[in-house]
Amino acid sequence: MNCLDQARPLGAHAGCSHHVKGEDCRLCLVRPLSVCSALEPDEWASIEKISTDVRFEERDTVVREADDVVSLYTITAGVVRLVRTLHDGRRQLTGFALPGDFLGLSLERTWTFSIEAITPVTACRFGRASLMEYVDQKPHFLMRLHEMATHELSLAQDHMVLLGRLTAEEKIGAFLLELRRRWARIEGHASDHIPLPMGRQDIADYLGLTIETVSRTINQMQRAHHLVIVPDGVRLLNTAYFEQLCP
Amino acid sequence: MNCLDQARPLGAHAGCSHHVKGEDCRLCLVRPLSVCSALEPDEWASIEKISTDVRFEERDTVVREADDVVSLYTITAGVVRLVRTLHDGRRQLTGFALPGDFLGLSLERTWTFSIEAITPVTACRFGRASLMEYVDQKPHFLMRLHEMATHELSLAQDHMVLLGRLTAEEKIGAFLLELRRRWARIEGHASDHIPLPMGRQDIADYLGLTIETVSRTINQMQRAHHLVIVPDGVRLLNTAYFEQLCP
DNA sequence: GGTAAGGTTTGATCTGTATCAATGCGAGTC
DNA sequence: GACTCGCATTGATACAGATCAAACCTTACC
Repeated sequence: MNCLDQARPLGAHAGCSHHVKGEDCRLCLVRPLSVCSALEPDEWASIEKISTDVRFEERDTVVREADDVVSLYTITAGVVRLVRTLHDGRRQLTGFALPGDFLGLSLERTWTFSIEAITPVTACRFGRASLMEYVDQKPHFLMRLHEMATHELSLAQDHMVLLGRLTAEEKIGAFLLELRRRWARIEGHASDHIPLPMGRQDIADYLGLTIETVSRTINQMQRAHHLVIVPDGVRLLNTAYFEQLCP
Repeated sequence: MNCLDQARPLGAHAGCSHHVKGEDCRLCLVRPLSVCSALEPDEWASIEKISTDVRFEERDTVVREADDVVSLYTITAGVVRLVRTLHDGRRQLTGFALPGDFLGLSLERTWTFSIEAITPVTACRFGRASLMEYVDQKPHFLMRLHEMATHELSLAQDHMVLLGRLTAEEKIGAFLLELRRRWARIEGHASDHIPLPMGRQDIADYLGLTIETVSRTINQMQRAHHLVIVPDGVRLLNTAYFEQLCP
């Protein structure tokens, strides 16, 4: 039985996830981008054995900060946000995870951030214990995890520079170029059309700004003909402007 | 021959490093804190074979951003700063490395930040190629590297919250508590006396502030009797104040 | 079509931190 | 002791971005 066949209430409640029949790794569209790129074709069956496909609806919470890590995920479609919240409600997004991204690199016992679906999401779920066992048997898989973790670390350092030292205009510019690069990797070709599935508040919480400043800055860029705002995101008109803004 | 025995000019030139005779891993003071804590006593000889002790003077540059990674380091004494610089001179420190900290977690080809000695520093140096080989032979050593990398990632996310969402006062408070915790781990016991070997400008570049704001904030805390400024750092007087500032 | 709800944009004003400009102070040197 | 050099501190002022407040879409639903 496949839950996808059923009608489901919109805005499903937090934490809801639905198993779908384990998909065939041979057909996986994000494999080359994902942690599984470390595996040879003859290893696909072994990883398939410890994975399940799951689905989350828009606004679902996938995991909550401080929860025990039960499962780890590779996003196969859709976008999630990684959220840290302060006691008084201030939020900082530490990132957005796109198709191919792995959640749970740390192999630690508890989550240090919440994961919330921004769009409908499908993901490949691994039990923590089975994956730990798998890692023990396959050092090259651990090496791939480590490579992904240190790449994340390098991106985190980029983001520290952004948060600590860039102006609002530079932050927005760097954000758009980052997303363009990431979508290009996923789609296999660059495009000046940049989908922005996240809302303005999420962009603000990612860049350390307020929603008003994000809105004003993007609209100023539109008035200056550097980009146009389209229903699902933006389209860059003047790439040179963005590239000299964030050299 | 041991370079340490020789008189050396102060403020040695950038990049200068001096081999000292390979020290005995059995005597290593930072081993329990370092990547080597993953090794059993019978493995100490094998890691000693691929390591050399080196020394850097205050203000030496250990590695430069974008340089090829030739060696990796464990700090055994002293403090270094990790620096990212923008084309126009704006700086963001992504961290300070203290005794026990490992530099070069990523195993990538080039450095993504500069490393500069803040105090005289001794470090244990590993050739990149030999360490890669070592890692291939010892999966538990790779696991330890990965554990350290993901711990760094979690700290980087903490720092993103600090940079994006905390006020100047909260940033200084969080910084002092972070250093207190790290010195406590190194010294084996907590103390309200917090050495600050880095200058005000380094603190500012770490916290995304200016030197004036750092100075003003620390002096305001002194006037409010939350701490006293001592020659080599600060002493916390009112721990409760700091703890409720950064809950 | 009406209207409610959630997000976005725009305007007016405020403020925390940056910037600009001295001054202070300790360590090293002549 | 006097001078210099490299920070650190302090004060006056400016401004980028926050805050407060309202208007303006969309989309969904009756």
